[in-house]
Amino acid sequence: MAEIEGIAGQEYLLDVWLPLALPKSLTYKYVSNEEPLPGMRVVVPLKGKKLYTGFIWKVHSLLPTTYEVKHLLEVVDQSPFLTDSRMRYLEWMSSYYCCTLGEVLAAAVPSPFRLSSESYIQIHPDFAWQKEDWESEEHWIFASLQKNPKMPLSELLKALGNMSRWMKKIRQWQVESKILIFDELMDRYRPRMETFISLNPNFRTDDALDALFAEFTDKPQEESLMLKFLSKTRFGQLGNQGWHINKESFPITENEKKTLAKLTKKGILQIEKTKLDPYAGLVSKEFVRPKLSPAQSQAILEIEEGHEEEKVVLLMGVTGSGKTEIYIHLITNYLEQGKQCLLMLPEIAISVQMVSRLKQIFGEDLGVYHSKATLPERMEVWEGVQSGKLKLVVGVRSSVFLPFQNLGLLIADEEHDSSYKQAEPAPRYHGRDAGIFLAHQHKAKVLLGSATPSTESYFKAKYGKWRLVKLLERFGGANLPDIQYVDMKLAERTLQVKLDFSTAVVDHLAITKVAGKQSIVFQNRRGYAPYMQCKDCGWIPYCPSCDVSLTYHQAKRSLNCHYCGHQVDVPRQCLACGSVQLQTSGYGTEKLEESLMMLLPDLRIARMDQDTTQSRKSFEQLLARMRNQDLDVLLGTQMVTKGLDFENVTFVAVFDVDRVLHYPDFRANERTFQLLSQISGRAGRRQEKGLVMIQTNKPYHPIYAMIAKGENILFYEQEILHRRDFNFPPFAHLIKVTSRHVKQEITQKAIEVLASYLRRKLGTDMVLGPEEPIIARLRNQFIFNLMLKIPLNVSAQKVKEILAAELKMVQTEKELSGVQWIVDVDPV
DNA sequence: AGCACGCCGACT
DNA sequence: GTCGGCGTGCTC
Repeated sequence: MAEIEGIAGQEYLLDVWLPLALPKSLTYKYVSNEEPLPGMRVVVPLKGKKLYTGFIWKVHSLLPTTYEVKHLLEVVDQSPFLTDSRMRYLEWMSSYYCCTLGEVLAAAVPSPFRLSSESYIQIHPDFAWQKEDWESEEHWIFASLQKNPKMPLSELLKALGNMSRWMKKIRQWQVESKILIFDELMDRYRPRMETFISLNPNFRTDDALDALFAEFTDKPQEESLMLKFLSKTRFGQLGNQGWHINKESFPITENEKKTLAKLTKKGILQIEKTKLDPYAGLVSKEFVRPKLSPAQSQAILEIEEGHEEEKVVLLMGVTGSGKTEIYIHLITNYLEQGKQCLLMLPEIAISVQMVSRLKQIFGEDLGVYHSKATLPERMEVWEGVQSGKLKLVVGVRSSVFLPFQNLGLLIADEEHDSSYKQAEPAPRYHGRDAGIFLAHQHKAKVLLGSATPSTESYFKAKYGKWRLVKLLERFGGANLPDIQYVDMKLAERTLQVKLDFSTAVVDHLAITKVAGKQSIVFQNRRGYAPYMQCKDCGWIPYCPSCDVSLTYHQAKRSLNCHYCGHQVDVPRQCLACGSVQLQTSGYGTEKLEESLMMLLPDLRIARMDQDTTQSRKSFEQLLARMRNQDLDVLLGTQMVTKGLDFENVTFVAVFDVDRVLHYPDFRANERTFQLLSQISGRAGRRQEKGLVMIQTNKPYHPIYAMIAKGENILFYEQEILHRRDFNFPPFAHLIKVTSRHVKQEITQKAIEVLASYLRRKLGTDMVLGPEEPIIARLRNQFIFNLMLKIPLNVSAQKVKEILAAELKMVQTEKELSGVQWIVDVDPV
């Protein structure tokens, strides 16, 4: 290309993936003497407008004929940013979870590594621009830069046309320090810097120093500061410390500051800023391993045995059996071998309790990676992991994207927890499963832990290729709690109900308080009441954009949609008939709090749910009040069941569990079992025997008996039989396909067409539905679901390919082209 | 993801 | 008659 002045070399064609939901890679050309490599980042123009950071996936020489190929602007990296194995990992994720590579890249690469939105250009402050130096166009550029000190680079390039040519020029000016290019992101993310004061190398000899001090005769302040500097560095008591000192450890007065400025101006002392390396001082050291019970030691032996056989190990340890000690023990082993470890937890479990416990042991060797961390905090962990200096990360599901160098051990604690599965946006990946793939790539060992594993994991560990290790004894011989079911129908008949609490529960809350102990009350529904209803005509306020009733919030005096966030004031009268007889119906945590305060006015009661824990601080305050026994009853949603460990709690009440059990889903049994087991685990740690009371209308459901008797294994064995009878996981793979559109008929038609195409290709057995979900409209969009149930003897990958092809077919139909599709592999 | 192009309501 | 709503389609 002759028009590109000053560039010689070979022309390369590059297939580039952008971190966007584009259906395919885009091809750009690049002329250079240096061969670009897959995995390097590039800056590319898109639609002649924006600049994006893309990732080279393939380098070739096939010139596309159907469109004009653009030049990319620059290759960012000297060596690949993505290693070959990371590229294979991301490819696996996109194909396994049926999404584009762009979507995976968007999730996998933190924004500071991407030149996102805008880069700005300005004249370098040290460059004295003189207009005579330049030909006309360049003059124009510098004149406009002088007028606008914060010019978006893309805007400038757009105005100039011929982006590649000018980009080269601009890069050249950048190298020559004539201009500065800075990124908007630098405002959001600035690496932590360290400032050093150092002596100019020219003075680092005895002769030079003597000469220097000779000049200080009439400048006593400069002399004394220099002496102070030298006594803290080269000639300090602490031995040879070199010629520089961290500004932090060189405190000076206001006066000395001025003197320092003079000395630096003279070029005697120099001020240098360097990026702080928080992991610089980390060296492998010995950690103190926690003391283990015989059962724990035995479990470790079995885990190591499983790992030697290259198996994924599932550690099934009841609450309080001390899984954490086992994790710490194993992690310590790997750290001492210089390997990296990842301990994954569900978001909620990364509470202060867990992290501070681990911090005590691993200190600075521990990096914490979770969604509430700031970008600099996350970047610090990222860079620590990439440099290999950081050896241990505790993180949520997204930590499977960290660039591990030599992962030795991956632990997924609470492996059954559904928050490991990303729902929105794509990639809809499972942290545990992605973690297993990642670990296999690194030839690292995998340990899954749970008191109540998913049925799939239990099955694989007991009957499949994995290894099952059981730890069913509570640490320190703590007792399992008594579990009692309160038959609410019977209680009502015998007038043993007050404000929908059974008197048994109310009495026990009072008794527990008298005994100096604490209680937890669980209700899986926030707000005051799930809906309002007109007493006269039966009208119920609904969300205008979703197919759900609005939840009444007493404190806010509002009706809220828990799906889209819509909020309105409580109507004074029925909007259908005008009656003022509007009643609330059902029970949320807010109403229960009110009821309990009425029933037990002497007890200190607090509520813990999304509404009372908006900030991290309020969450921690509630925890602290509970721990300081400043509370008698903690009432809340799921939040009170996970990751919280209060020693003084001996009584737990479950307000209503029937709704969980009767949820129409093949996992309803499992979820109920897990929920109640988790809740039971909250009662009676240590020597105290706890009591759990569960209010239900159906106390005779077989699963309740199993939970009460602690028959965990029996539960799983029976659940496996159910799953086998109905061909649910682990006996099949599931893929959920959702269509979404503003018009109900189009939504339905689209999914019916897809279903018919799929049945034609896959037969009728694998395709279930389509079916309208319970909540048929969300945020003004109608929804339909289709489930693919793939038997184990059929290749799920093949089915995914067929699904993708048939979806494409549906999308080509004009009427249905506007339908949005969501493919969820292994839905939870 | 953005962003431009393209057809139907309340305004000078 | 126009300005602008966001539905739809494309990006190398």
